[in-house]
Amino acid sequence: MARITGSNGARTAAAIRDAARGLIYRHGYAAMNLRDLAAEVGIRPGSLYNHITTKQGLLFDLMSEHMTSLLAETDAALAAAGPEPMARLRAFIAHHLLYHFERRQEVYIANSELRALDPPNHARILTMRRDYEGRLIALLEAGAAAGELEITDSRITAYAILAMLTGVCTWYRPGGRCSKEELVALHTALVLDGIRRGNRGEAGGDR
Amino acid sequence: MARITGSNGARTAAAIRDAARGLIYRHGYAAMNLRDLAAEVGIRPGSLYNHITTKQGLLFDLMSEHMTSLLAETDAALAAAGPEPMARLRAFIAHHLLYHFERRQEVYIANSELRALDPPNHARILTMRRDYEGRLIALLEAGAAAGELEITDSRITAYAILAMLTGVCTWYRPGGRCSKEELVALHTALVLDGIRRGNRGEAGGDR
DNA sequence: CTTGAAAACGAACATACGTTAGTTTTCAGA
DNA sequence: TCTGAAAACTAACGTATGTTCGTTTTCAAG
Repeated sequence: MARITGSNGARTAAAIRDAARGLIYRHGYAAMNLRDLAAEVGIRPGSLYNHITTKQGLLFDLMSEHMTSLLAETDAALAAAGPEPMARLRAFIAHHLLYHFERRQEVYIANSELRALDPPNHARILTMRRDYEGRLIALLEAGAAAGELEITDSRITAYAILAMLTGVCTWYRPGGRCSKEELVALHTALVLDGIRRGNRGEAGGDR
Repeated sequence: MARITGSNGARTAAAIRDAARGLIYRHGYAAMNLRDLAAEVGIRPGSLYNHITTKQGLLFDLMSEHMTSLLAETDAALAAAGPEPMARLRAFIAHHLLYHFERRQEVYIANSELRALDPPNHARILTMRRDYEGRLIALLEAGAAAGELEITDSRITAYAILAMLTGVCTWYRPGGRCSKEELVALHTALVLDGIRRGNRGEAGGDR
C-alpha cells in the first residue's frame, strides 16, 4: 500500500498545520515530536516531509502566517475606525482582544516560541512583532499629541498594555463566565482609564 | 580519577540549580538537556544524579522553591504595609515588580513551564499559584468594600493586572532606560488609575 | 587510623527523535 | 489510455537524550 485513495496534498498540508498548532500550543515546540504530529494527522512520520521542509520550517511558517494576518487585520480595523485617535485606540484594543479570543493558539505560539526559532527566522518574526508594537505606540503618541492621553513613556506603556491584553489568552475559554463583549469593555476601561489625561490620582508615586 | 579534591555537595547542588535556571530560562525545559547542564556546572552528566532525582524533579524543585519564597515575601510586604487596603494594594504592586526585576528567571520559568510538570507536580504548583492570585483578589475586594475601588469582576481584573505586571520580566533588563523605581511608579499609576472609584470615563463601553 | 558515606568518574543502555531513501500507488493532464 | 508528478508507505540511519551502573577517590566521624 502506498498513496492512499482520496489523498489530497492541500488538505493534508492544512491538517498538518492544524494539528501542529494544537500540539505546540499544548506542549511547546521542543516537546512536540513529529511522530505524534503524524499520528494525529493520520499519516506516517516520513510522509510529513511531502508537506513541510523541516520541523523548524513548520514552526516558522505557522508564526509567519499568523503575524502577517494579525498585521493585515489590525490595519483593516484601524482603517475602519477613521482618523480620530481615541476611536482608533479603542478599535485597536477591541480588535486585539477579539483576534486573541479567536486565535488563541497562534497568538500563544507566536509569543512563547520566539526562542525556538533559529537566528534568521527569529529576526524575521521579530521584525513583524516590532511592526505590531509600533502600531500601538503610534496610537498612544497620537492620543498624547491630541491632548487626550497622558503618556510617560510610550514604548513601555505599549508593552504594559500589550502584556495585559495578550494575557487574556492564557486563561480565556469560550463559554466562560464573561462574554467576549464584556471582556472587551472591561479591558478597554482598564486601559483607557489608566492613561487618559486628567485621570491621574495620587497614585503616581509609591511613597 | 573519581571524586574531585575540594568537591562539596551543597555547593554543587546550588551550582546545578543556578545553571538550570539559566538554561531553562533561555531555552525552555524541554529544550534543555542534562549534558549541557552538567557541562556548565563542570561535572559529568551522570554526576548530576548525586544531587537531583530526575530532570522533572529538578524543574519541580526550582518552581516550588520560587513559589514558596514569592508567597512568603509577599506576605511580609503586605504585613509591613499595615491594614489600609490601598496601601496594601500599592505594596503588592511594588513588591511584585521588584521581586520580578530581581528574579526574572524564576518568574519566567514558573509562568511558562507549568505545562512541563507531570500531573502531580502540576497540581501542587497550581495550588501555590492560586494562592498568590488569591492575595491580589482579596486586596481588590477589600478596596472595593472600602469604597475606594470600582471592580467589575475581581478575578478577571486580577488576571489582567498580573498579566501586565508580570509582562515586565519579558523585556526588563537591568540598566535599561527606566529605573526600577520609575517602572514601579508607572505601573502603579496605570493599575490604580484603571480601577479607582470615580475614575470611569466614557471608556466603559466600546460602542 | 580506620571506615563508611559522599561525590565524582567513565562507560554504556535503551529509547526517542528528526530526517532520508527507496518504493508503491493514485491522480490528473495530454 | 498513457505517463509523470504527487503523496503515501516501509524501513532505517545517525544522533541526542535521560538515566543507570560499577568504580574510584575524597571527606569526615569515631
